[in-house]
Amino acid sequence: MQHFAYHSEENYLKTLYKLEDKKVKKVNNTALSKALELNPATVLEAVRKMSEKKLVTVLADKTIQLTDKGRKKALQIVRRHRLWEVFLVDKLNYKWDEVHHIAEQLEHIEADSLTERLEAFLGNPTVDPHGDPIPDESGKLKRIKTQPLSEAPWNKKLTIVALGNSSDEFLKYLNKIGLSIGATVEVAEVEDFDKSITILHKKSSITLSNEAANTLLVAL
Amino acid sequence: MQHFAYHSEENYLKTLYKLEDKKVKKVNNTALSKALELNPATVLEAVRKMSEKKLVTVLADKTIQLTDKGRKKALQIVRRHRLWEVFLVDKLNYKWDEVHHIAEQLEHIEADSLTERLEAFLGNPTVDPHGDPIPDESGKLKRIKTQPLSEAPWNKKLTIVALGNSSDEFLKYLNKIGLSIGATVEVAEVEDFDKSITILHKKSSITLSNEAANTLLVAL
DNA sequence: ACAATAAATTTGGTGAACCAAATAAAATTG
DNA sequence: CAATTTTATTTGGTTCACCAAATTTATTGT
Ligand SMILES: [Mn+2]
Ligand SMILES: [Mn+2]
Ligand SMILES: [Mn+2]
Ligand SMILES: [Mn+2]
Repeated sequence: MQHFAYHSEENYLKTLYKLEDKKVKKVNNTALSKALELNPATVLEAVRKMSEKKLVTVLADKTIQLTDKGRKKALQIVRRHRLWEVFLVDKLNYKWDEVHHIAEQLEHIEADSLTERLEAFLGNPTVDPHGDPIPDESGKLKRIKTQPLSEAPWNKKLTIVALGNSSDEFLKYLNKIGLSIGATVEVAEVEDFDKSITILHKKSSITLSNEAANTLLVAL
Repeated sequence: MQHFAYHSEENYLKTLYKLEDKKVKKVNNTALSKALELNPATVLEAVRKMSEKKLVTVLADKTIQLTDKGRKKALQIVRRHRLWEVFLVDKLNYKWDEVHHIAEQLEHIEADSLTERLEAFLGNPTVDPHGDPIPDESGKLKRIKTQPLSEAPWNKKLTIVALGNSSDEFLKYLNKIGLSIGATVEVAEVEDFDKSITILHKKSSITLSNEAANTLLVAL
């Protein structure tokens, strides 16, 4: 009996899913290695093993794709990750930019019943603290219809419901300027020169770069 | 960066602590190997490494002892284990005989703040679902004064506050006969022949072997 | 087409954590 | 105390997950 837990396969699958979700067209060994920050030789070996286990398929052009079986496993991990994030924020009062690395560990806890009980305990949340949808038990997830704030109509109440990316830096930036999931904002002005926009939020106005406005997703 | 987590050292320390707590006098390599269900060669190597790190001391007679540093680490794991057990039982409605193996995994999650926040969220419990005390942040634990039910006075209301051992079999047995931590019982009769005892619990009488009565600990 | 570049793959290592089997040392017992 | 048994230790493996440095096999730009 080993006293350490193998998490690597789960992380490979999760990363493949993330890339697929980001609509990266051709996920080859190089792309996957970079995403995982691992040596290509390491990843190649792992992909071979997962291929043996029918978790991924390697196409003729070397593209690595999740099989249905692999995607299901990946979504299981994503589900656990997001549910734990909800737990950490809602129950333990962590801030949304503090929970990711803890959830990275918690997502690997194996116990069939745990995820389901946790979900019920949390009141069956549908999205995590970053606005990302939580897959259901079978791995299905309902994508919320969103629109980048940069493309949203002017002078109209908008609700921030998700983020194009949940990087630490971006979360910290949002914390600083006082924006979070659920915030109501209104586009006041778009600067023609650099596409930066000025929004109204709680009676104060905030100017956002086009990049930031692109990454903030509002309900559609 | 490795995608798997090393838990082995924590498990060695925890097991050493458990043996120490059970007052096993001479914990040698054989004893530790048996407790961990690992090959003696494996354990010997691990003990050497922990000795290098000043977590354990190997006495002249080959007895393996925790150093203060080692015991502190061990108690940290015990603390996490017991707090997670409380979480699983109190918040996720697990039964007390279902939580151990899940807590075995959760106890290894590393995040300074997590344990403290969890403790606060649970309302600063002092004992786990099996009546075992939860060490505080610094590793101190207040032992509850207890007495085996087999030695308790007759015809007196007694409260079961802990168990001499929390093995799966014993917990399942207690579930079956309807006893748990917090139960109020009264010794009605002790059979001279085999020291089996008959107790009253919620208006029904239960007969327990001496072994069982020895393992049930009541408040003193 | 062909040289330059990039991607895939192979080869040879590493460290952590485990094991079985052999040997050495210590303790026990008749 | 000598024989037996137990315990400790050594030696030689294994698997997993990783890496660096070739090498081979595309791909691409001219
Ligand atoms: Mn996350
Ligand atoms: Mn998230
Ligand atoms: Mn336990
Ligand atoms: Mn316990």
